[in-house]
Amino acid sequence: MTVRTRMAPSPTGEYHIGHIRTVLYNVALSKKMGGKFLLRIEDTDRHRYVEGATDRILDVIGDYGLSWDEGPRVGGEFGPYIQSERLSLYEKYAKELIAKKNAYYCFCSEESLNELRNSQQAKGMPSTKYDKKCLNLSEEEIKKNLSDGKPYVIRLNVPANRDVTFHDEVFGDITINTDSIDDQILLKSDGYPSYHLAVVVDDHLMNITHVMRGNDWIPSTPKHVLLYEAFGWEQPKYIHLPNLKEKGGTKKLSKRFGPVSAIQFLEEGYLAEALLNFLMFLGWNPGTEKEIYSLEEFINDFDISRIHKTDLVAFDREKLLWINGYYIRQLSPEDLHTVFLNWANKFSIVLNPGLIDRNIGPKVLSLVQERVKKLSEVSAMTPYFFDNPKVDSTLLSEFAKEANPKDILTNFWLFYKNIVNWDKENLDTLSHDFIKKKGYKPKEAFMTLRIAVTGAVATPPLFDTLEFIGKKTTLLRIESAIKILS
RNA sequence: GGCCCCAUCGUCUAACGGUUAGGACGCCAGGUUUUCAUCCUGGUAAUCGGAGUUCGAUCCUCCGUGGGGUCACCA
Repeated sequence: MTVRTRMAPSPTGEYHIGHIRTVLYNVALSKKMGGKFLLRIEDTDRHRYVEGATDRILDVIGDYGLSWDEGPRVGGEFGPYIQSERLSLYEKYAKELIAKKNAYYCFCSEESLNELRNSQQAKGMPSTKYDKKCLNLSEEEIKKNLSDGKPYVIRLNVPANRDVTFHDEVFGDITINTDSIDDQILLKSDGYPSYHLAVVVDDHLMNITHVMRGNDWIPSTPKHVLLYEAFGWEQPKYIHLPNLKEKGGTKKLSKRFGPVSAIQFLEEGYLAEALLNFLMFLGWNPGTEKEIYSLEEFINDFDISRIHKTDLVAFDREKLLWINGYYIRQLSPEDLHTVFLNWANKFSIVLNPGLIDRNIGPKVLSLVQERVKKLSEVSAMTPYFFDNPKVDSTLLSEFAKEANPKDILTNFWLFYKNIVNWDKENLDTLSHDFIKKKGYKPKEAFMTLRIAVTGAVATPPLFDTLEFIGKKTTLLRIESAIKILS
């Protein structure tokens, strides 16, 4: 049997980072088993439908380095993969259920349903449920309503007081009594299917073998089980994943703490590989101490028996940042530069021309590489490589305690003016000899020089910086700094 | 509220009846260093509570407590 997994996004808004995690796991399971992963668009909610959302979702999945074997854009033999293009199918199956008495027409209006719900709540009933009123309609009444063009839905006829048990690969057997399940609407009055009908019909028709999704779906799984039974179809395996929560809290991810949508993380300058690596461990681990994983390695080691049996997993943004910094550090300067330019280009980030330059850019990046945790930090960390800094006079005097900062800078200027071989090794050696001769303490001399040239207290190594900036600019900046102190 | 699920350092987790309860992030200290960062070394810190079962419970059972999910013509 070929393993077939799927992810079924709804085009109702931006794709969430947690959805990427679920895609990742579905990809891993299918690839691990030599099977197929498919994407299906569940656009059955016309009210929440967002124009363009489908494309953005497909794009961002691709941006994360994930792909699908069947689905929109790539096709496949089980299409169409967009539910709004499969409407006649759902109607056909809904009517099949009516014929089998597993479903029935319901002509109740939304208003009357609301009233019912309200009165049930007022009576303090443990849960609100449809009262099956339309189940008792005679054939004649149904026919008349239908021919009158009265709006209707089709409901699942849930049997009373029956324990439905299904096996979850993570949680084990779960039993839910049908008394806690409402007569779910299968086909809406607009002719669109509800999720429950569509997912069962499509998963069956598309030969899905493993349904892997967030564990918030556990309570509705019995509805699906009932549908599979009614149709006489074989159940897929169920795998419910822990949901994501904000670290330190008990609630789901919130914009208050940072990005939540998949694209936002990319936009902030997290690398797709780092994000994926981080996501892998949100609900799974290999049981070893290895934790840097490529997608390929993940697929290789993935095993559903190692999915965490827990209901919530905290999204630790600090750890994400650490992993991202790690991935950035692993890149060669040239590769980092390519990644950096692609990022800036994709998100229309305005860059200093020097950063874009194929010769200069990688050099600058190599200097800040081990200091940067996100691509978005690069620009703020590198202005003095290209433009003369604004130097604060108080700061400039702060490190020179024993010697006069102005003297230090003047002497550096005089000394550097005559240096011919302007490379960092040479500068390093000569500068150390120089301050020794002058009797300056390294810290006060070099910090004063650093601030004079960069305006900043924290920078890449001083002589790397001077080499990059060049002799001429270095001397000019020292001159400017001396003027500030005058 | 009904139903379902979950519970190990601050966080993510390892352990599948017997370990000094391990690792990573964070934090702290030290080393490297002219700064920041990287890197290296070390440290801090956990089995929710109570009953059982067992020679022995993080692990099995029950109760409690806490947390989460779900109860739509949304998915």
